[in-house]
Amino acid sequence: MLSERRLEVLRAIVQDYVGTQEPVGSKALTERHNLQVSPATVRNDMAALEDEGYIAQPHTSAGRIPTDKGYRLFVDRLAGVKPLSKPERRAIQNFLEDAVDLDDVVSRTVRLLAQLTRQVAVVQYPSLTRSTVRHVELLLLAPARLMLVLITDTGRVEQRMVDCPAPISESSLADLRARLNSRVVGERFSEVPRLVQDLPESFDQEDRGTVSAVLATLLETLVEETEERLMIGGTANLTRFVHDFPLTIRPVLEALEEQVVLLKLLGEAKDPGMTVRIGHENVHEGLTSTSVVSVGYGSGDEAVAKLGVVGPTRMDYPGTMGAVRAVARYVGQILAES
Amino acid sequence: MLSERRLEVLRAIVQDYVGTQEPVGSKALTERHNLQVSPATVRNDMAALEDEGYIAQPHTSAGRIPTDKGYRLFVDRLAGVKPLSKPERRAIQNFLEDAVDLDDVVSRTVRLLAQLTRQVAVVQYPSLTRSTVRHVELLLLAPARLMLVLITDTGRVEQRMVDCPAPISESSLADLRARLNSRVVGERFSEVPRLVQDLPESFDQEDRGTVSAVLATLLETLVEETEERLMIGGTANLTRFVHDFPLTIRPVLEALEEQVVLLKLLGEAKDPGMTVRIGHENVHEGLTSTSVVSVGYGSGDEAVAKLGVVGPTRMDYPGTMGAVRAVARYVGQILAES
DNA sequence: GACTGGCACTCACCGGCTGAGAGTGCCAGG
DNA sequence: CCTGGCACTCTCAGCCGGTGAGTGCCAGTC
Repeated sequence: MLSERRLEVLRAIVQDYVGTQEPVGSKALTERHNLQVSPATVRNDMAALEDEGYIAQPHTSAGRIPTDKGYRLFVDRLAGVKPLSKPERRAIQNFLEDAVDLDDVVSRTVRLLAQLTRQVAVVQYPSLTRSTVRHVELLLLAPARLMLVLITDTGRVEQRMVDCPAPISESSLADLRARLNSRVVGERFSEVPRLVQDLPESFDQEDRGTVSAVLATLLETLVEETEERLMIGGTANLTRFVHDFPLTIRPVLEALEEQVVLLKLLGEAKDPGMTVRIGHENVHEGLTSTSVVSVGYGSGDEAVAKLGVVGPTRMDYPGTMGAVRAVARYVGQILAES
Repeated sequence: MLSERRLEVLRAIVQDYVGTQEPVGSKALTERHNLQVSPATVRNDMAALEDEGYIAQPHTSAGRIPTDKGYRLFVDRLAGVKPLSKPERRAIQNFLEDAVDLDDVVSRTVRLLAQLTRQVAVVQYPSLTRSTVRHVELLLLAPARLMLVLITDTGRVEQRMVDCPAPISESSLADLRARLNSRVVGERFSEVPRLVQDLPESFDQEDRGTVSAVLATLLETLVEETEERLMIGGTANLTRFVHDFPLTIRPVLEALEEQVVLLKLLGEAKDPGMTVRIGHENVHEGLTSTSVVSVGYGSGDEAVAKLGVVGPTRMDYPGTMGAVRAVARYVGQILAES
């Protein structure tokens, strides 16, 4: 078990290293933080912390830097979440309130997060798995070709073309539209297949093929849209580290371009509350020198999607966590209002 | 006026420099290209080319590298467009054909361009200024709240909420929907304001406010959507140059994050055919060490939007131009089919 | 007049060397 | 258990000299 003072030393190391980006030595530590002990004592503590794997030396006779394990301990036990200042929170709220539609909300959120944390921001679009149907619209574009428009309660709109096996009349279509909506509006996506199952049977023989085609497309859209989308921003912030790690930036940029990777990244964080994944805790090998801070957000109590920040392991965890949490909270509010 | 051989020397310098990324000297030139003259002669030619500002030396007694002016001459007079191979073209076509909707077309195009050119790709969404209305849908979400959905001939769908001054009946709404569509379907956006101008007058007093609100939102959407969107990809390719220009990459990434900058960038290229802007020809200061190759594309004869590639000035111009042109052509085909 | 070979000159680059400084581990004493 | 002292290690920056690629210029040749 680590003594209180050793934990204090670890905290001091993390704070100094995050601030200066340079290995921190025993002398500097005692000077900057009032530890009330001599450098020699700190050296002993450091040796112990190193034995336990919390810190490491880049080279013999250089200062120490925290390891992933050290950051983990710091985040779990030594650091809180630094709340944002009032003006900051007001600014967030104002900025998000001006959004005109869902795309705009997401894009503003990304820019906000990137700016606040000075890191790369990732925001997942509100997920549809828990969403409900607000409306399904069917439009006749040609005698045997129609467009299906799905509108969700989160404000998302998806459209698909449907080629009909046989022409359908405007009146039959109106009938289908009405019956379809009366069954699925307000229902969760997962319920829809069951609810529309027997719908084709209630139509005339000639329209039955078209009805089936429409339903097939609808179900397909529901499934496809459950595969979520996301938006990223602030990649320019990566260049702040280009001098230290010219070779790590490339795999990170590559990983960020792969939506699949990012979705998995956010998805892995099971806790709906805030999750911090540090360095090698990230499975993707391009991201082993980065940390990911993510949190769920939603319009009501339930989290409908996640957002987060990707940065170097040596980041300001309390500040970043504060910003991420605050932004998630306000986005949730905005979504609930609209 | 430059002699034939001097042009040949310039071409050789550009080709070698693009290949090796290193200043090229007179001896190496005569060896790699069979110029049939001695290094000394080439040196004289180089001195002349340098006087004219086509090439420069990074330091005294190093090889020469092309200047922006040199690249310009190369592109204008010395290099053609290198057509893609048949397998490459087939691959492009196949890859694009699998796209399911407009978003997918654009995203596939970006990935394709980035991969082919190994540079940063930028694709503008098909512009709406020349687009026509395919359908306008109105959905009653609450007694005094409805959703307007606009569908364009390029397959784009935009939705807006409309708050009505007074409740409107389902039948009045159907009436409005029918009359609105009969007027605007198939018409260009720019025509719409004129065509719907007198529509409110033909409605009952009680619905007139709502009709006006709907029309206002529609016109607003048309204007807003003329401000175009775009998608970028392949930013990881920027890191290929991080070793040479660690400080230029940051402003480039920043510029790429600003949609406005990129839109201006593409918009500045007036020629609907291929445009190449080299180094300082780009006004934006973050991009003065990059070149932009862009071209218009469209579903028919008219260009409805642009796409292009951003890379270092020392890029393989013939290859890049070939890839950009080919991709634009195939995207146009795909859009025309759907 | 255009091309060529030769020659002196200029730098950038690389490797080795050195001194300074920061930091460590260890030990003996309080 | 803490502290001061001491010897040791290792990085880093700066310096130096040799090497090599490349240049400009000039005199000579076709």
